[in-house]
Amino acid sequence: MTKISELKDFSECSTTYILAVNDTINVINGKWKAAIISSLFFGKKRYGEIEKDIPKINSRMLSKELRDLEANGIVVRKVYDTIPVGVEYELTESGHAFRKVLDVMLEWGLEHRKNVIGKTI
Amino acid sequence: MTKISELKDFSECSTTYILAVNDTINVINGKWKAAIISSLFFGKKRYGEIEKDIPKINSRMLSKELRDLEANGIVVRKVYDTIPVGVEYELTESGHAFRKVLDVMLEWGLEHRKNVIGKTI
DNA sequence: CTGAATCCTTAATGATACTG
DNA sequence: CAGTATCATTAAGGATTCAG
Repeated sequence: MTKISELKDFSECSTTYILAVNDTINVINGKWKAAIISSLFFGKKRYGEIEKDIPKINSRMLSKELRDLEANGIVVRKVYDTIPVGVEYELTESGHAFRKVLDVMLEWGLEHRKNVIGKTI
Repeated sequence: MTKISELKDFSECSTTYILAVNDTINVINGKWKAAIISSLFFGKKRYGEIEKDIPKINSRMLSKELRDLEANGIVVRKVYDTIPVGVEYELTESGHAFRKVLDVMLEWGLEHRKNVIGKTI
């Protein structure tokens, strides 16, 4: 099953469906993950570069979110034994594939924004 | 702009991009909204029917989430002046269009699950 | 049947200071 | 440079009770 339309009713929403959708939701939950992933679409980056991309994030949140994303197999962390130490973050294959999710979210968000503004103003 | 690949780097992530993606994230944030929307894909339902579809939700959360979804233009609430009062919830056009977001989330989630299991077991 | 009201617990985020 | 530690604040969620 790869589409909701393949189900007859909600009672058929199998564990698989719920688990897979929740996996995806958990990847982006929180205030910053979508921004961090988006930042890394444009190539591997160092901690400080991501921090500059997302000005209002603080270091505690950035390192926590990066750890989450690493644990979830979305980014990989590479440490270079230089002085001072250099660290680079890069998307995994799954991380890059997440682009299609964000693309659809963007498309739906734009359309929805148009609908709502059309109906409330 | 309707795709991330139309940007050269993250600094071009315009307000439009951020706002639209956040609109979408906010629609499903929280523990229950994806399930509620999915339940309504299969037609308009009454409060109690949704409650039965999602066994572990409690009434405070269900009515709160439904109010959120209504305020965001995802569902409409229709009251029938019967005794006892009947209420039906139904997806708006935007709500139905959200199917494509969930479809991509499902597809990515399944693929990701395969990747991660393949690499950790 | 469809919720609203209240209280409580836990999770998420923020601010600030500090370190190898 | 790339974080960690600590404390404070806010948001999310759960349990229970009650009402039109």
